[in-house]
Amino acid sequence: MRHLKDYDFIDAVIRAGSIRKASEDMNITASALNRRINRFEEEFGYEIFERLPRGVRLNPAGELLLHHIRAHRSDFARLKSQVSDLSGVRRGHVSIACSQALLPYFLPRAIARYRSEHPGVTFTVNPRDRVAAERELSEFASDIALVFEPLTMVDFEVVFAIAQPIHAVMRAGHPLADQTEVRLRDVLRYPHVAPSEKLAVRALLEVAARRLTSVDLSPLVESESFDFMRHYGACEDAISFQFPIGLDMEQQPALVARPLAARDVAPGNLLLGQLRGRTLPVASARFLRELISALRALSP
Amino acid sequence: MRHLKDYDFIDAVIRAGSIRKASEDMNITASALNRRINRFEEEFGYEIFERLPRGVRLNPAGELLLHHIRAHRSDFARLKSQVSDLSGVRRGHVSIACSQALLPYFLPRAIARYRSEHPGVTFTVNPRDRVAAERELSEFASDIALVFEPLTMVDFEVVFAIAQPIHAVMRAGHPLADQTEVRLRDVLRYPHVAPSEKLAVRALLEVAARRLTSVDLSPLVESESFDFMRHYGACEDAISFQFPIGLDMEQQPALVARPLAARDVAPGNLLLGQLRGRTLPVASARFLRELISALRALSP
DNA sequence: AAAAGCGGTGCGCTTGCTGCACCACACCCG
DNA sequence: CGGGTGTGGTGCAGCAAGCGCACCGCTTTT
Repeated sequence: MRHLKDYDFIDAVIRAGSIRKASEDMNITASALNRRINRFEEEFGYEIFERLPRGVRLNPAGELLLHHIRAHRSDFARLKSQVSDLSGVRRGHVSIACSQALLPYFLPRAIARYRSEHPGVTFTVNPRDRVAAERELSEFASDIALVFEPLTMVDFEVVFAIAQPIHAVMRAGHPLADQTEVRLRDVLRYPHVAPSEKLAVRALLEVAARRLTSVDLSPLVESESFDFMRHYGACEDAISFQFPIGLDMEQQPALVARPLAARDVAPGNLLLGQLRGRTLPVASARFLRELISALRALSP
Repeated sequence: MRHLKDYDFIDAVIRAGSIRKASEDMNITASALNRRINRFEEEFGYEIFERLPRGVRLNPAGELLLHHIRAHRSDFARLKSQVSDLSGVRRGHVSIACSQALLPYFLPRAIARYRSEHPGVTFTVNPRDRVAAERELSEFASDIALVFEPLTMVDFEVVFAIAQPIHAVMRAGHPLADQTEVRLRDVLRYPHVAPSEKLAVRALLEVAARRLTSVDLSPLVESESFDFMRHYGACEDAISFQFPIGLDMEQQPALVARPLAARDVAPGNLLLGQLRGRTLPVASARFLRELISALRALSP
């Protein structure tokens, strides 16, 4: 859109960090871009960039403007999706930031089910840790977040919440496999792998393990990737940990998953959320409702 | 701002109802304006106007666009106010739609107190009935509404609420003046004046009077203006009705105000609100907080 | 001291927007 | 029924805004 050109150019300069670099990205001369920036600042009434020897950087006023630009772009996209919606087209794009546990089963199935009814809607799904997911929401880079135990919650508006007890995953013949639920101290006596610190499973395990005296959380292998840890379980007889929404045990007859006793380890809270106060595009809003009913079907 | 020109032109066409009339308002040729509109529709991908023999009218897509334009303009004003705020200027404008009862004492005092600390902030205060106030919020024509008993509440986000029992205002020597509270049936036996149907006081009185059998609500004089009714009380010995926030009895020693018994007439709810989900400009947001504390000081 | 990178500027040139005149059409009213 | 008046739309010529090019002054790097 023509009238958003200034916003686009400003955004490009912010990303590139210098007018000259941005001018190459936008296929325009540095001088022309420079003049557009200067003219905008003049009309706006305030400088938005600090001029540095090696480029430009946003000043506080520019930070506010940047947020306005992002919000307006998202608003405009929502407007177009609303308009195409009332002409019956059912198009749109939904971008989701989620915890890893949602990647293998839950989200693919939910999205496929939704797309079977609305083939015009496209999706972006990115695994993000709790901090990154919240940041993406506030930068309008993602419409929806579905993460375990988000931290700050200032811009995160919870739409639906569901508790998920951590499960210990082991081979079917493991000594603990015949119990319906397992105690943390028993599990930690066996070789185990664990996710890295920034993941919610690890944080919950750490809190719980600190209450134990006889045993420690001492993983053989640490990883940010649950995918990797699942495959590692096939190579060495070690217990791994995962939320049940990330498991589909029928597909893996050689493994069993047993919940950790609730009195040992607090369950993880899976929170579905969006940017506080934001009105989502129609496609995203509708898919959000689908997610809520899918999650509600999971909870007892 | 240059990049908002298209929005301004579109808004002008909407207001004028025809491209030619709008072109005069905007000091541009009709042909140029026509081309701008056509170009915008082409880039936007959808028509936004219905072409009629006597002019143009918005289609549903245009209605959505109009709301986007209004929202964006308000957002941009908020951005500028935030920016000037961080450069320490403390400027801004606050527009308020309110019930009449707030006009004589409450709002003038609150605004004067606020302006004594922030002289750069200007105000618009307009009396509006409940329906009009809600409409102004959703059209971004007012930032804040302070009204009794709003009706639909779909776009009205309540920020603070306070109950106000209706008071009967009479001359000091009136037969009912020695009671601490008065019964509705007693009041209605005396000559009385009442506001017109669209005002909250009247609506509450009607509901209460319908429960009575012996007496009726039969005002000698009806008016939309409480100001008029107050002055009328000086000419004829009649009882009038008003919320206490609109009264300052110390200034009128010849009159007394007595609350109607709560078991006879439900108190009016004075609701302070804004457009649902909207982020107000800094000046408005700050004044809103002042209003909340002023109202809280009133409530027992 | 030279080179490289940065933002800013003067100057022709092209592109795109404007204004004018005019068209086709619908409605109103005598 | 037929002209008058209003509407949105269009072809064309002129003009202003924005562009690319070359260059400047500055700081940092080498």
